Amino acid sequence: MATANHNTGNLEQKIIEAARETFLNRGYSETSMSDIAVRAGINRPTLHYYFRTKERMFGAVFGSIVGALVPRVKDIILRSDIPIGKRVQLVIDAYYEVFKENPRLPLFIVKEIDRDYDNVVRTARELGLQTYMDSIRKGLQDEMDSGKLRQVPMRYLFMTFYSMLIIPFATCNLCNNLFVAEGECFDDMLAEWKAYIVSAVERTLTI
Amino acid sequence: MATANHNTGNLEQKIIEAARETFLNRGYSETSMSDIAVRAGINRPTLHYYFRTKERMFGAVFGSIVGALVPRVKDIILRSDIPIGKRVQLVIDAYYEVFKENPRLPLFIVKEIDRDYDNVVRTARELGLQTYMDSIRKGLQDEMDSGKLRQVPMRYLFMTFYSMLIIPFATCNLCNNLFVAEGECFDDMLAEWKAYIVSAVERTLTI
DNA sequence: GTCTATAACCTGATAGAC
DNA sequence: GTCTATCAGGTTATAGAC
Repeated sequence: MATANHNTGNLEQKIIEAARETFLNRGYSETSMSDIAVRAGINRPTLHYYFRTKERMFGAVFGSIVGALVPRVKDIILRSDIPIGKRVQLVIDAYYEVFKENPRLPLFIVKEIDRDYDNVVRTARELGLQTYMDSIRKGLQDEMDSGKLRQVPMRYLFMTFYSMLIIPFATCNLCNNLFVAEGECFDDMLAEWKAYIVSAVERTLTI
Repeated sequence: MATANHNTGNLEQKIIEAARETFLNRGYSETSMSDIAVRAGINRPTLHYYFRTKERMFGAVFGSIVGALVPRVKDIILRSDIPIGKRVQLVIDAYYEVFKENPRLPLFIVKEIDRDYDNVVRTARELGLQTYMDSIRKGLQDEMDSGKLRQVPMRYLFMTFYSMLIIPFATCNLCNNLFVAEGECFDDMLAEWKAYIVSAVERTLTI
């Protein structure tokens, strides 16, 4: 049994968790080391003991924040037994699940792409995102070549998909205010919108 | 003729211009009063003389930043002699023109919607944005009711349109890296994408 | 109206006691 | 390994000379 004072690795995990939540909710620039320290229930110097600088601290958690997305989506995309159309729908479901747990994740990523794009690229490489993208690309291209799907430039398919997926979450204040009807809540609208994305992508791919 | 030392209103305009550009390019949180002072060629205290706080300074220029969008779009939307489908296309052209001059404007607005939504609402009210939205909404609804256009929920039309319009600009680093082919530049891709948006919206409205 | 000087505070980061 | 004390530098903001 460990002594009460020394919680080796335990506190580090606590700090990481506090940093993860604070950075995710406020973004890098709006987060101070004090914010994280308060959330972790310790003081700033201890933070610097574990992660020397703010930038290192951020680096330590950024991967795990973005990484929350990957496993769920990965499992679906690699299921080549499922037709690609159905897979696209399942991918949206997976993203939606994660974003409902972490509604601020989409805006967080968009801001980071702007703030420190090199780190985003590095993280994407570590997570092996290229593999998944290639897999989707290949799956779609095969069905396009065999005539099952309409020939659509791959990049515009991706851009359409991610545009429609991200914007309602990234601008939820505005969307909630402008586009949620009376007697309806934001989640109701989001659910309808999900179906709309699927139908839009399907229409693009089949007509 | 005014004396050389006293440039009443002149310096204020210079400060506003410096603030406009700095806030637009770096966002609120990443901009300091020093940054603006340097850009305006004066020192900080003078900034505070004209606009007591950073928040007030921002408020003074936010309207003019967003307002750059309104007049061009407004003129098009109110042209009820032009069929709404054509008007949508012209609106995209207008947005594109502004965004090519100010590529960081879309992300700036998205970030502000998150940071201080109340100010966004206030500004939108001052600019009379409701009028333009209602005008578009009415124009579309008329043509839907008369059978010229397919019945599509208005909100999803707006969300599709703005999603596809904003994301390539807001994530230009990523899009440039992932989606620009060899021997092509970002602007080439953007131009193709514009045509794609128009066709996507048309397809949504006519099939 | 614009400057110098400075207040009051917060930031990230380090040294050193325990 | 975690704390107190402290640093240098940057932040917004104000007081007061000119």
